[in-house]
Amino acid sequence: MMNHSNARKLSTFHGLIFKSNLSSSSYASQKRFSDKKFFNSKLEDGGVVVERLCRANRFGEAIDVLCGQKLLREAVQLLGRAKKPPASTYCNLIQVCSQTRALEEGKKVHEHIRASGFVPGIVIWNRLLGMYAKCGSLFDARKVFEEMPNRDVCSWNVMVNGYAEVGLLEEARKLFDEMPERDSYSWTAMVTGYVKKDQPEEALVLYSLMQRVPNSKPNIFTVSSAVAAAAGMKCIRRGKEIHGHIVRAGLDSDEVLWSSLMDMYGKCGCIDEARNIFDKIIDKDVVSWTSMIDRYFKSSRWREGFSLFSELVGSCERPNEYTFAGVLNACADLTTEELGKQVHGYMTRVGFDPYSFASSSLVDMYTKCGNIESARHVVDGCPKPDLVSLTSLIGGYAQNGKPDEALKYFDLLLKSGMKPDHVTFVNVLSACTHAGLVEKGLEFFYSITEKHDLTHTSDHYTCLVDLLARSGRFEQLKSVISEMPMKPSKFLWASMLGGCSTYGNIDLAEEAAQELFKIEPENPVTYVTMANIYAAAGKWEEEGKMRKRMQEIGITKQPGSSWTEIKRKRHVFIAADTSHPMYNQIDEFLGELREKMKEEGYVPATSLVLHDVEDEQKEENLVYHSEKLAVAFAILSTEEGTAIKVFKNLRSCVDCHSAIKFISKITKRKITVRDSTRFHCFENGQCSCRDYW
DNA sequence: ATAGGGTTAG
Repeated sequence: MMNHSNARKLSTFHGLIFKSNLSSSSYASQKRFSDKKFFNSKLEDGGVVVERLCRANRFGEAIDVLCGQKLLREAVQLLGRAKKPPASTYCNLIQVCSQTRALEEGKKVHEHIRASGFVPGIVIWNRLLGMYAKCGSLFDARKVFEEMPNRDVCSWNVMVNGYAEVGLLEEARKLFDEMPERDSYSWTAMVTGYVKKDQPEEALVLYSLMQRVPNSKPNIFTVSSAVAAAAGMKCIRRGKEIHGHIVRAGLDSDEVLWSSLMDMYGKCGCIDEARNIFDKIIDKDVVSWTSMIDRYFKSSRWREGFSLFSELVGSCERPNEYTFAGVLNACADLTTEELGKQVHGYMTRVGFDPYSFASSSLVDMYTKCGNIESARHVVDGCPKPDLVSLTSLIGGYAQNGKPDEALKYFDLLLKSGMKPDHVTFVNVLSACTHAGLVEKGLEFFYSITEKHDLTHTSDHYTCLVDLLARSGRFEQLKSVISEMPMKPSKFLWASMLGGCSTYGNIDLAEEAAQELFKIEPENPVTYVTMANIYAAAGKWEEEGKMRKRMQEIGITKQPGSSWTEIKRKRHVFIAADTSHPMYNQIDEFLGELREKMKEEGYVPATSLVLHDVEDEQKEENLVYHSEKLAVAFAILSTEEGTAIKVFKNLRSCVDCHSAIKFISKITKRKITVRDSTRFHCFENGQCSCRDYW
């Protein structure tokens, strides 16, 4: 989540990105090359050749032609008519099966080899092994490995690598220890396996070990994995050490290796070091660009990230789905919809793969920016929206308090044969919570284990507690907590505290707060919420104690900040902050609004402010809450009737919520406010949350 | 004629 200081640093990078000319047609036409027409015309020419070869009983060569065109199924069909194809034909066939991960076809080829009485040499055996390993069928690979007449180092390597690749590290290690001789490849396979399985320490132990063994000098692949291991440990010391090996061994002329070094420095938080390496790479490819851009974003250096993306767009390298995903995620984090839309436009012009990650990032960007219609549009326009896109959209509808829409897309997800995962259920449950559909929510909660073959996660329990707490079902909530199979998380206690605050349940609130004080004593939200609960109940003494305790520990309430985007510029407001250039106008406008609101029946919720201040002063404090400032500013800065959007870092307060309802009616504006938990859509004096949040 | 490394969400 974005905080206000990040928001401040931003403001005017929009526009700078797409200034450069978009000469993107080459990329689009390149894409179109792979379409059906092109493919079919190739088949026609080849088809004539294949037909002729078949008529001459030259099936082996016909199969080779089909293999060349990756027409695997046809090739395997022909194999049935070829009695004794040459070894090279088998070799080609297995290769294509391997490349396209076609296990079914691969098995047919293997069967044919067995039936024809052909005696494979070691190379064919190894390729068969490799084919099964590539297809992830280690069971079949192992069978081949056991029955082959002799094995060379490559056979062992393929097995070790195969096991390591699918994460069966113990099995890989057993073979690795057993094998008669090990070369660089064997060591690399193990090192890489450990890195992939998130065991960087093990990886580096092996890496050090191999350097003392003859015949196993690290090569670019090994060091590249070692660098990734250091990155995974975020250990700059080891990283620099390996960087040293690389330079000393003269391996530092490989572009991919540069790129992994850059990634390592970036992940260790040395962004400037990473940039240095990036600048030294002569042939930068998309991966190095994307990696650098993303590093900037991950360390909140938004401006530098966007400006590098802009440079990429202007260069001759083309961004790919990874790049788009990264940039869109940044737009989503910053809730900068205008910029996100520009990126979307650019993607459409250069042609992006609608089946890729980029699609789901688009959905997420629009959802987080509060434009659920556009998010839906992306999903509806996608030939086959994936699980992440649908889950994102469901979450969006949940946050907008639209359970019907959320559940509609959940149905769609099930009907298209996808398996929902635990995140999907978090969003489905949240849809029920935000709409107060308690029974339905409970039903979904139980269906997770009973119907969908998943286990309940800590997140699911948090959702359940949220569902029950927001609807005031505290008895049921207590029994859920006492019976749940894992330790309640801080999020669960925070949900419970939130519900207690709504219903003024002081006893349970204290219980939740006790737990939170243990887990995260430094979080001001707990103290403030407790103080507010006491204040609302008129328990001034307890309230004072709570505030004093905060002072003693030395923590302060996180300042509320709200922001809004006007004409591609972000304006950030902090409570009672008068530094905005239009502050006087905003103040005056809020004054006018307040009079009109009172005529319509608005009563300031003064109990929310410190009790030792006079009533009039309390009212003053409320007026300058950041979201009121942002709303007033947005109205002043846009044409009459324009819908406005405001984002807030904390949960919306009761007074602002009620005030904005009046403001929407008086000014005839549609006002969307996204607080830390959901979207509130105000129109004509009503809020989409129906005061349930 | 046989294996392998770097960037990606909800």
